[in-house]
Amino acid sequence: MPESHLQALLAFFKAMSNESRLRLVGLLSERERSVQELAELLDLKEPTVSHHLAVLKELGLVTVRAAGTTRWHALDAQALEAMNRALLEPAAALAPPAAESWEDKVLATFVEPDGTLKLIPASRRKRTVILKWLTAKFQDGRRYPEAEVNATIQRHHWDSATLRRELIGAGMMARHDNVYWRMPAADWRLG
Amino acid sequence: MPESHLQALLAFFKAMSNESRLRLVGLLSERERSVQELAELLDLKEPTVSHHLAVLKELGLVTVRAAGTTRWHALDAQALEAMNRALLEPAAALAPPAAESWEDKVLATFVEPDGTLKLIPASRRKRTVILKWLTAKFQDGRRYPEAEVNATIQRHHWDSATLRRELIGAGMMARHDNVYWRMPAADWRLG
DNA sequence: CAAATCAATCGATAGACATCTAATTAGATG
DNA sequence: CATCTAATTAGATGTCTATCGATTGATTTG
Repeated sequence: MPESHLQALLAFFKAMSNESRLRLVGLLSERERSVQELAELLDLKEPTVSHHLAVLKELGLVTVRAAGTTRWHALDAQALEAMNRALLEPAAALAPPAAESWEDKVLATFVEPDGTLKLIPASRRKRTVILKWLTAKFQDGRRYPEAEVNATIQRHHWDSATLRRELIGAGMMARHDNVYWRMPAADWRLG
Repeated sequence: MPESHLQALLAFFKAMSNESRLRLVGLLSERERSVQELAELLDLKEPTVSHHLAVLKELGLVTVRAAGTTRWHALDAQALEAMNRALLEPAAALAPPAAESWEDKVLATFVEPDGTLKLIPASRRKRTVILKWLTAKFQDGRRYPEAEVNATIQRHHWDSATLRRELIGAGMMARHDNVYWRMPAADWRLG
């Protein structure tokens, strides 16, 4: 078993092995919530909730979006699924690590481990990689009001207006009557 | 989220959130091993390994088979898969618990939580349930020498000779030249 | 700017737990 | 039965961490 994979698994299990954090993940799986709200629901003080959220953010399982003085925390469903997939494939645990693709390198360059987009790449080709990654934050087949699109993007970058337009421009998302949805990959305008 | 499911998940995560135990599961996933051997490989003292094995046994993830003064510990691959499946389906976490089937009740009656078969049911119908459960301990498509068949059965009951014959009789396993293999469910002789 | 709100950080504490040594149990063997 | 081997149990210890109260920081609003 490669050491790095073991450590990643271990970090994930440690994060989920505390009752408060497990409940917290359950609550966030429904919708984004504020620290106050979580403290109330979990019957904990706010500093304690902050602490737990920090642990989950460190792993990239939770992202934040600031609105006024309130900070909305949400589960990154993509990251959670990736963890689960890793658990399910014991073969992967023994296989040699796959070579890092060019796209992985772009992502590593522009995205912080906690999911924050450092800046929007100027190069069209690199921007496309980021847009693909961002598209994956939206569920296939679901309809999103504009406010929710903005909120979702803002978990990763402040400029939701620009990125929203880029997603439409790349054909990755579509809009009608201020309702947005994800497009099948076949329809994306790449290159 | 139903409380019992949360607690089960929590127990699983707690078990896997310790580096020694995680390595231990990795080692047992290859083959069964003794406490001595594990202590050597993990660079721990034997009592420590015993402690960790007790945790995993409590959850039914590990079973034991005694041979002389040595006790061979093995992963219950079936139990581990079941845990993983439970993790993967967040919907299941919210759904009302399914009604317990008659087969579940039979299993609960005759099998200890740690995987030990209390006794072999006298009733043919109940015995079939147990045999199905036992068959699932063998991988599909793999060939087993008789010694390994016995070892596997003995993790659950001392009388491997009787149970081995029953498995053959029920058409769940087949033998040729002292090599055994699992049969497709379509060929089982039920009722 | 002042006051209010929401959250993060700091420092302290109590409880959980991983690990060890020492003692005990259980089985095998002469 | 005495002895040897393998493993578990008991007890002790040090480390980690979940939680809290108090403080500080950031943002909005009067």
